[in-house]
Amino acid sequence: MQEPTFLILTALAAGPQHGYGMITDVQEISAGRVRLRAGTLYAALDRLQAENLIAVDREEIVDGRVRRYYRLTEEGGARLAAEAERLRRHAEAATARLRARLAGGALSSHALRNRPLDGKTPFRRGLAGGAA
Amino acid sequence: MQEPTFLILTALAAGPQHGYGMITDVQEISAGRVRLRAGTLYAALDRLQAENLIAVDREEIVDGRVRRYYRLTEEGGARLAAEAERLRRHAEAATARLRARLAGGALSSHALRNRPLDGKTPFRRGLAGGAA
DNA sequence: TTCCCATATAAAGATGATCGATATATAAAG
DNA sequence: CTTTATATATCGATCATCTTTATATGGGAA
Repeated sequence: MQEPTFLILTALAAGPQHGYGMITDVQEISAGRVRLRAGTLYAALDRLQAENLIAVDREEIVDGRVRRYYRLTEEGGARLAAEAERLRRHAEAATARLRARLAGGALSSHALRNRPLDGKTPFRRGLAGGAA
Repeated sequence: MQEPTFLILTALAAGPQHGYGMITDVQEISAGRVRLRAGTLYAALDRLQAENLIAVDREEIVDGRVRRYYRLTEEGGARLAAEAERLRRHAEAATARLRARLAGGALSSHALRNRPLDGKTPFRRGLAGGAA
């Protein structure tokens, strides 16, 4: 599941919301980092509905326009929980490795014996050794 | 950044590795949940190299074949750290909202007044109210 | 020999995101 | 009154990335 999709489900986890509200909500959730576009949102809503992760909660007419509220389905809630847990684990794995790296741990095995190239080496893919 | 890309960087955070090794490493990191395909991996390696997030560390010839080791660049390490933090926050936001939801908090405002539709309601997009 | 494993590459197809444009009702500004 | 802004939903083209599938190769196993 990609980020926008995840954030849409997260927005709905707080209770039913309509499209425009989600756009602003997602911006808050992500501390302003993710700006959901209308095109992205409504396409995603269709997809999520087809996957039965969200459903139309109700519709209101405001100023003559439809305002459609969506909500998480049970399946959607479960899915979001699973995704959140997956993200948490991935983030944890990455930070653990980064910490070990800074502590010099990751460099103990071979990296210390073989100094890294400095990126200046000219390099043609597929023609490395010319072996055989 | 998508999941496979993130996991590739995470694999490299533990020290330089070659393609095939990353495939198995990613499987471990994700507890068997993510199986990186060769096509995904090598395309991603090219991309990440072009973005200067990884670099070729060295090459070895094993059994007549090239075994190319990649490593994280400094930029790549910083990027991975930033991404991990982003994931952590997103996961946190989602679980917080899910918790509030289970506690009934999210349902207090309008959802209790307006019972959700049960999904059986026939629904034609764009023809909702017919207002105006 | 034939098959599998480790390893790298390439190309086609699918999915989902982005960007940009369109539409409409109300309200505010000129 | 006309223009512009705001809130809201929809559509289409394009792009980025992932998946699937196929190909190549050397060594070891059946």
